[in-house]
Amino acid sequence: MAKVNTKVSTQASKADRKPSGSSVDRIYEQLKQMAMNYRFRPGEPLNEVELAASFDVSRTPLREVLNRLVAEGLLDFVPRKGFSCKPLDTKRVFDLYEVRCGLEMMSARLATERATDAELQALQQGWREIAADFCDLTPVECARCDEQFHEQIAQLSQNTELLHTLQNVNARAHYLRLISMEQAHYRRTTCAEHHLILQAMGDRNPDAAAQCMSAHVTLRQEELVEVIKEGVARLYMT
Amino acid sequence: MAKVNTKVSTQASKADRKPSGSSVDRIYEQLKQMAMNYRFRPGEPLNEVELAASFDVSRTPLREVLNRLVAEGLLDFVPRKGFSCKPLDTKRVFDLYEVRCGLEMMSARLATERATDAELQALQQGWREIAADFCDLTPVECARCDEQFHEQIAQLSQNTELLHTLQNVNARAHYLRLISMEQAHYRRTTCAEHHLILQAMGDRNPDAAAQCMSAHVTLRQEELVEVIKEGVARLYMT
DNA sequence: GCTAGTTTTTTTGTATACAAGACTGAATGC
DNA sequence: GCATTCAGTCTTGTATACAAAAAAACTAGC
Repeated sequence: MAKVNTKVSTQASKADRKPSGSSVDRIYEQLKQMAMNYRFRPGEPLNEVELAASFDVSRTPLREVLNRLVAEGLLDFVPRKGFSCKPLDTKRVFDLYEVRCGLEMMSARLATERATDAELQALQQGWREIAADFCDLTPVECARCDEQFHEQIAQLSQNTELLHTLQNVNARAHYLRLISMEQAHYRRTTCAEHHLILQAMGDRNPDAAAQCMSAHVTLRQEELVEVIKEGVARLYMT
Repeated sequence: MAKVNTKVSTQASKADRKPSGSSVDRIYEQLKQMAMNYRFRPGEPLNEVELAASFDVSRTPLREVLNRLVAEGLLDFVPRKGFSCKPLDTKRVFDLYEVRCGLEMMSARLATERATDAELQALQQGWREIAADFCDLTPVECARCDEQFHEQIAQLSQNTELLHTLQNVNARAHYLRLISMEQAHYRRTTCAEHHLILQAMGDRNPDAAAQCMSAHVTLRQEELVEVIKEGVARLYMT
C-alpha cells in the first residue's frame, strides 16, 4: 500500500511540474552535473530505484540518461552490476589533461586564424571584466569563468566537432579544474596566462597562441597530479 | 490476436538465442555499425517499433542503445520527433577531419615517444604484411585495415582517453573513410603514406611522425570534400 | 481544386510488472 | 572457527501498457 501512495503522489507532482520539457531533458542536466562534481562516490554502484525516486521519475527515463552519461565517459557501466561513477586515478587525470591540452591548442590556433577582429575584441573585453575581480570569486565561480573562457575560444575556432569534443573532455575534467581552482595560487596564475593567450591571439600569431595555451594547460596537468591526491582522497572519506 | 502471436514467437526465439549477453550488448554493436555505415537515410526518423521488432527486442533496450549512440554523436535526437541518422554535410565532414587530424598527430607524436622498440617493430611488421596486397583488397577491407593501423598507433600512445576520443571520431568518420577507399587512387597513396609515418616513428622523430600523419589525414580531408558530394548524393537516392 | 479544421492513426514518453541474476545472511557440516 | 549451501531479499533487464503528442487522413467550406 505504501506503493500506491507513492504512485499517486508521483503522478500528482508530475502534473504540477510537467509544463516544461520531458523527464529525460529535465534530469539529464542534473545528473550530468552530479556526475561532473563527483556527487557519487567513485566506483560505488548507483541504485536505480532510489535515484529514480529522488527525481520523481521511473527507471525508464533514468536509465536512458544514465546510458547517455556512460557514452559520454562520465559513468561506468557493467552489465548486471549497474552504473557507477568513474573512478579518478592519477593515470586518468594525466591522460585527460594531455588530450585536453592537444584539443585546446588546436582550438587556440584555429580561433586565432579564423575569428574576426570584432570577435577577438569581444573576447578580450569579456575577460577584462571578469579578470578585474577574478581573485575574489569563489573557486566554483572561478572554474565556471575559466571554462567559459576556453569554450568561447573553441567557439571562435568555428569547428563544431572540435567544440563538442572539447566540451566532452572538459565535462570529464570538470572536477579536476574545480580542485585546482581551490588553490589561491592557481586563481592568480590563471589571469596572467589568459592574458598571454589573448595577446598572442590579438597578434594573430596562431603558433604563439597554441604555445601559450599549452603552457596554461600543461602547467595545470603537472601540478594537478599533486593536488589530485588530496582532492580525490577527500572524495573517498565521508 | 496478431499481437499475441508476435509476442509468443518473440519469447520463444529469445529463449533460443539468449545464452549470450544482454539484449543491449547484442544490439549495440549492430546498430552502431548500421549508423556508421549510413544504413539509415540521414535525417529520416527511425521507427522504434519497427526497429525493435527487427532485432526481436522491445523498445526499452532499443532506446537505451539509441541514447548511447546519440551521446556518441552518431545519431540525432529531437524530443517528440525521435531518433535519426545524423546528416552529412560538407562543413561537418571538414570539421570532423580537422579534429581527426589534430588527434592523430597527437597520437603519432606520443606513440613515437613512448612505444618500445619491440612495439614499433610489431607495428611495422604488421603493416608490411597487409601492404603486400593492400591494393587487391576490397574498399571495405582497406578501410578496416587503415582504421586498425591508426588505432594501433593510438594504442601505443598509451593514453587511454586519447584512444577513446579518437575511436569516437573515427566511428563518426567511418563512412567517409569508406567512400575515400573506393577510389583506387586513395588505396595506392595510403600505403606510401603509412610507410612514411612508420619511418618517422622508427627514427624516433615525433615531429616528423606528426607531420607525416598530418599530411596523410589532411590530404584526405581536402580531396574528400570532392568525393563526398558524390558519395552523399548516393545516400539520398534509392 | 484547395485550404482549414477535425477525426483517426501512429508514434513517442514513461510507468509498471515481472523474471532472472546477484547478494546477504543464517543455518549446517566439517 | 571456517567454509558452504540454500532461502530470502534486493537489483537489474526487459516486455508491456497506456497517455499524450504528432502525423495522416478525411471532411466541409470556400
